[in-house]
Amino acid sequence: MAIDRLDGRLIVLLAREPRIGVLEMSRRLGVARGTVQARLDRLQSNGVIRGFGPQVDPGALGYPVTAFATLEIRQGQGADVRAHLATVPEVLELHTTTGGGDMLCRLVARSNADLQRVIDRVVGFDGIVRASTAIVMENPVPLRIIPLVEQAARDDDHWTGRRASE
Amino acid sequence: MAIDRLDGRLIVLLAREPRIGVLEMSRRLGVARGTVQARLDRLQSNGVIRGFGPQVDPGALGYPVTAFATLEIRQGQGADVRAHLATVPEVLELHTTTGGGDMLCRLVARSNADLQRVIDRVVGFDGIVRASTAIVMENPVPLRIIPLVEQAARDDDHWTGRRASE
DNA sequence: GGAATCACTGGGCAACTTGTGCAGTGGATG
DNA sequence: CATCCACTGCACAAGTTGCCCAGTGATTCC
Repeated sequence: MAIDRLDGRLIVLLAREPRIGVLEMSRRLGVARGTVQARLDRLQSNGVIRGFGPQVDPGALGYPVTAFATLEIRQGQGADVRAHLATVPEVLELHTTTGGGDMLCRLVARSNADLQRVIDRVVGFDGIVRASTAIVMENPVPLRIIPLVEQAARDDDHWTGRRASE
Repeated sequence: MAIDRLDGRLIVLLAREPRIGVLEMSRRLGVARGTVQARLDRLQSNGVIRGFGPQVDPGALGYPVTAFATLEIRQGQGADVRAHLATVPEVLELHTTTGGGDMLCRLVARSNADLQRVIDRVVGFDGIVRASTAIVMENPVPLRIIPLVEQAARDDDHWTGRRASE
């Protein structure tokens, strides 16, 4: 479950230069190719690395506007609302949360005007009582994982000295 | 900027089976290898595809708790707060927004108790006036892009006529 | 009309990488 | 002490990549 330093370096390396192969990684990390291969397999099979899908920029696709919408759901309608939102392509992710709202979703749109259309489509569903939207202006910290990986690798070291078990 | 059907199919294929090579893609898509290579290059150089970094699951790293925090910032302290938050590994992303709060950030933590530590660290900074946190319980729609890509590819067709094969 | 441009095809070639297997080493475990 | 396991280092066949080229049809420019 936890990762050690080599795992951490591997992930960071992979994050920085995703297209390099196993052989090149082994050279950079100073370990045998088989080791890298085994580590990678393990990281993927225990779910630390989910995959290597292309990171697509919605802006470049023509959807430069991002917003977060907090939704309030009528009791017992949760499943229907989830199913509804899953059918809207502009809904990039959806969470159910504690606190004021019941759900939080990330939306994109072609323009601020288009955002209205998206929100109408999102909210135009019976189970949704209220929605409040926050439009994203800037994104000072884009979705990242490297600092966390480095911390996780350090922490593991702290406890065990090196290798990860499982 | 816009993508056509072949681009769309390429991205979807890549999203579903990220480890396949250019040659295999050309076979699946029924086009020449050089075409796939040229398309991929174009998609990357115009920013539609940002990269192929590994998708790391914070849960598997030992951070199973996700939360969203809405922050209210003291006027004129925005830059300082951004810099502060960027140093916290548990801050996975940060947006400045319109609406009630001034910023919205995604956090992870090792446990609900640990979340308190993270929030304290996030909020323990002078420019932050108030924070309200929503803990994620479920994630019915994980971050996705395929439906949007498919819509964008369809829309492009609508305007330009079908360039790509069936 | 005619020329130039462009995306795509299909082929070839050398260099490289991958998947796989295997023997050997050293540290940890019981 | 015997065992297990991660790791190394080597080897080989098969496959892939990067890069080249000539040819074709469609579109655009002069």
